[in-house]
Amino acid sequence: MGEGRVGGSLVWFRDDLRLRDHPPLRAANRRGGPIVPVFVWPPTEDASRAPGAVLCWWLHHSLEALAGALGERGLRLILRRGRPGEVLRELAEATGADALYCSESYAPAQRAADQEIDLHLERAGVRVQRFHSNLLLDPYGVRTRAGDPYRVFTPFWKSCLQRLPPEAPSPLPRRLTGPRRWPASESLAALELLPRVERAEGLQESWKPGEEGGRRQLARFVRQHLAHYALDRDRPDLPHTSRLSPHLRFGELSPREVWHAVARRKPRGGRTGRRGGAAEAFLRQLGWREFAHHLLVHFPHTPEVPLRPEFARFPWRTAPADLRAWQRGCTGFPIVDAGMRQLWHTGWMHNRVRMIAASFLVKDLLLPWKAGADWFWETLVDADLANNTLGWQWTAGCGADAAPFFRIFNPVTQGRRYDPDGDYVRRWVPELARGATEWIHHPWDAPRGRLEQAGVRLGRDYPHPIVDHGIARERALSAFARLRGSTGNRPR
DNA sequence: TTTTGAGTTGTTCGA
DNA sequence: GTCGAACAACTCAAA
Repeated sequence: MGEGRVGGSLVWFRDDLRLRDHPPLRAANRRGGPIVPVFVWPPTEDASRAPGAVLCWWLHHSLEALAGALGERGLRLILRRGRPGEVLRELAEATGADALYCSESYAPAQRAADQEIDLHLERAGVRVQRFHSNLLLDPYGVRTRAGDPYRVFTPFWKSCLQRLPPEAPSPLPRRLTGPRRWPASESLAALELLPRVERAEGLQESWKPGEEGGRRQLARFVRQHLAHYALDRDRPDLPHTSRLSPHLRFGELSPREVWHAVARRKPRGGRTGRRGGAAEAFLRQLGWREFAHHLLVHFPHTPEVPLRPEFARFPWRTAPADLRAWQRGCTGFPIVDAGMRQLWHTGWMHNRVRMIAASFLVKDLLLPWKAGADWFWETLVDADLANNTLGWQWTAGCGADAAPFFRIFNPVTQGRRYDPDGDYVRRWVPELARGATEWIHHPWDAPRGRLEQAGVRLGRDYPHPIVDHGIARERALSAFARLRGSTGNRPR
């Protein structure tokens, strides 16, 4: 604590794998003294919450990129395996560091672990400082007048907007100083993140993990696609979504940085969409990300349990074969299957198709939303507990601001509306590639001869639909109606 | 405390 | 093909 020397700082990287606009790194750098950047790969305690293979693939490459970027500035990324509290304490002792800087986490299990880490380190004389690096606003700070957390998006976002825009992102630190002697580090290979994925080519073609990859994608989006965003973001056959989700998931981009890159871009004359234009539509999506984290923080049980308690009694089916057909993209509904196969091959699915596929699982198949959430968690390259939970509970109608129960997507109508030429289906369901556009979204209605000309025999080349949507819809409606009937509705 | 207005993303039916 | 209404009430947030 004396005036003479500043002790060293540990900068603990987790879901913030970047150097720009990185508050912990910035704080450590301001303080002066040597900086030791650390990444800790914890043992898996709960297999169901372990990151999926695709997430691990991304993490491997992102760590590689981060280590490279740090290396260019004379620092080393120290990789360790073990329980973070113990590893960090041991590293602090080994390097003489007396401060730890890191980002706040929001997943309930991690928050609990973080509290212990704080105690553990403070006892060892290490000061811990955390930052809300990966959100626009402190999720604990947004409250209704009554002091409660929000449960409805629109007022939540309105309240956020009063405190936005966020401050400008901080630039890349110019000088960084490391210790004279570096502590030992594991090799990246020793974390064994890679061998667990057997479809790396598809991923490699689709993504460039790391801060630079994220920045290039952000620039490309703003330059080429933002102008189309308001109108065409719902078209899975077109490339006008941002594809920033995995970069945000791993904190390779900060939401502040994304905000400013998008807001800077004034809509060019002429077509500014009726309601405020493309930038606003996109920033609103950042708002949903913000809202998801807000909900996770204030309702930490929601990854497991419906926010609306009556849904605990919902009569979900158990049907492993149907679940499997959905997972593999063999439901016989082309738009659903295309989405599920895109997910498997690239680790990503277009957002509109996520809604269609999710609605199909929950409402057409009456399978529990948690089963869908688990599959997305295992397969999505942008799997994020907050977003995944919000999305699935919204679809199932048991979450915040949830879709009304009678809103059941018709996979044929949705397919025709958002993939009007069938290009998306043709790309991901190649058995239908030679099919005519008029029945590409409902091949079971095609004349036998026409189907065979296109090389398709239902039940052999492509499955029969596993449910009749009309019947399934009625079944879902009555299940929801029974739930309502049994809850209340009693006269007061 | 009570009241009031509003609420991401749909579908179907009938005119 | 297009349009508007019905589908249900309920809960949230603010005045």
